[in-house]
Amino acid sequence: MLSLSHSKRVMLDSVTHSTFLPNTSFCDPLMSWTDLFSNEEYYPAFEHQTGYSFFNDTEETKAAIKDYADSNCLKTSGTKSQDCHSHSRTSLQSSHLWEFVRDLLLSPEENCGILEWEDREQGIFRVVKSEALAKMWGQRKKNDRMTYEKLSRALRYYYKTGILERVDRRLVYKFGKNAHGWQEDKL
DNA sequence: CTGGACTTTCCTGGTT
DNA sequence: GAACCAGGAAAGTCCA
Repeated sequence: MLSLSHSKRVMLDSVTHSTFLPNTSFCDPLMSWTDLFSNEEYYPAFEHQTGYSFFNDTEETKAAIKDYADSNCLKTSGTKSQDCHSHSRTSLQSSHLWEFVRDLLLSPEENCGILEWEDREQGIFRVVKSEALAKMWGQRKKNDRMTYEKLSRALRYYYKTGILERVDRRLVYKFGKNAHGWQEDKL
């Protein structure tokens, strides 16, 4: 009982097999997984309102994930230096929403099942935990009033610029012609 | 200081 | 009825 759900297990395991993630979270202690969930400063109001509810899981699961993430991040961070070169300044620090979403999609550690690829090749993805996504985006922008309603409005503006393309399904989006950096073979 | 890009906030109305 | 989706409108934030 109380073990990780299948999907979560898969998600976590995928970290081990990950072939990309060259320079995202590990290079950015500013917003690493552990920062996000162990540092109270980052979750002031959030802590009181919904706690970690966006994981909609048990305390056990939460702890398990954290342990896994901690060990994994720490372990990996030891070899990070060589990965943090050149232009890779963006990562999860990028100021643009679509880049934030993209990078979250490309890093399972930070993702935590919030976003999921629907069709990797076509760049179609689904927002699994809308509330959690909004919270994270809010963290990034230091805005604790962010909601999925507002975040999605911003995403809708991307249809106009070709960053995203419309998909006629709830919580599903698709990267458009003008979005870059998400293709598997171009990473 | 100014203008533009990119949201953020709010809202009305429609859909699942 | 809750959670989304569509966009218009207007205000706010950055940055060149």
